[in-house]
Amino acid sequence: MNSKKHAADEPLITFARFLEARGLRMTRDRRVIIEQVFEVHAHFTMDDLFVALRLKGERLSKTTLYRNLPLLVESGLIRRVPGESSDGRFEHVLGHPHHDHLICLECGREIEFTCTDLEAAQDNICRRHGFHPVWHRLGIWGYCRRCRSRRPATQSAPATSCVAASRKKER
Amino acid sequence: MNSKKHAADEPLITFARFLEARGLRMTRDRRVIIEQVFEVHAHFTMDDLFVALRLKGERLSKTTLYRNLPLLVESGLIRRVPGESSDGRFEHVLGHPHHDHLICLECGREIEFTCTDLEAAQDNICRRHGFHPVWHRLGIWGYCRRCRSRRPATQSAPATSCVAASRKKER
DNA sequence: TCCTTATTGCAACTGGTTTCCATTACCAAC
DNA sequence: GTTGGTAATGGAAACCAGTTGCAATAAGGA
Repeated sequence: MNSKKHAADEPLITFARFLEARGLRMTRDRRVIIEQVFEVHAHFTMDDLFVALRLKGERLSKTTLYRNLPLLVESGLIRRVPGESSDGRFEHVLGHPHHDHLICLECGREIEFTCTDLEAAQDNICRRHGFHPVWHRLGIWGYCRRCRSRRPATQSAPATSCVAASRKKER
Repeated sequence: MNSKKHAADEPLITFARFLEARGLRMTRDRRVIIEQVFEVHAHFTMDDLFVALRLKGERLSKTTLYRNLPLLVESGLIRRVPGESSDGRFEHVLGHPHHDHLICLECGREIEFTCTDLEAAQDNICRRHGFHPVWHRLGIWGYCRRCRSRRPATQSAPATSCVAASRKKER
């Protein structure tokens, strides 16, 4: 068990350092949390994490998660996912360098992408405003190829219907 | 009272149409809500709105607000303000057609902008993915000119410190 | 090993939001 | 103007994610 190399090894060290600097302790529970967080390459909620840990047989309480995730955020290992209706969602930072999303209003699928043109345009804007960007998030809502071919009518949905349609997604 | 021209006249008509299309009714309460929402050109919370109405002597219940604001969102007249920690905030849309945001992690100020290069790049991506975009949202978090000049250290803040700084803003 | 202090789990609590249900208002047909 | 069907409303209760208090436990330096 100790011999297996985990994706969590690096974050573990980072976090240990962070804790030490604040006079906090690296506990078993914290190790377990980090392992889980870095094992999964996806957004997660407090509850997702809780359930995943339970399924593994770990019995940490939710309180412990609620107390420790903010520390992980502070340490820079994870971040809250900003944006409408992604409240309470987290993602880890390491090995998840950057991505934006296309979100289908019909099937809910999220397509990740990156685009250098986009980044360039953003840099321009920031420069123009004397703004030092640290992190950004772009979401484009619409209809994916699959859904469009199934239901061509949605191809030219007006803006208002978009707002209405997106409602479905509010948790 | 009837003769006074309100900024809310146009949204009122839009909303009336929206309601009609769904077999819903334009009530006194709904009129009052719209008037208030379009009188104030700023983000507001459910509670802000409630208090403002009470101060005016209107006695709608919170329940009514909680039931009607989602309708206003659906109708496209207002929207939820996206972004970390602006959960539960709304803004009206009219005269506010499209904008993305630069959000300062230090002072919380939001700078609105639009950029055609950005839109073009987005269109490209969508085309590449066979995705029909309907609506998008971009937020860039970082440090604004004002805060940077006050505290030059943040100019090249690493990702971790940025996340840490943003924590302060969690209500 | 001991001792101090951080950490944890449970349960109680909080604040924002939603639901339930009885009452009231709207509005179209008579 | 009256009536009847249906939507809208208010207040209280329920709900839920997240937080806090407190007693028991565990970490880790002396």
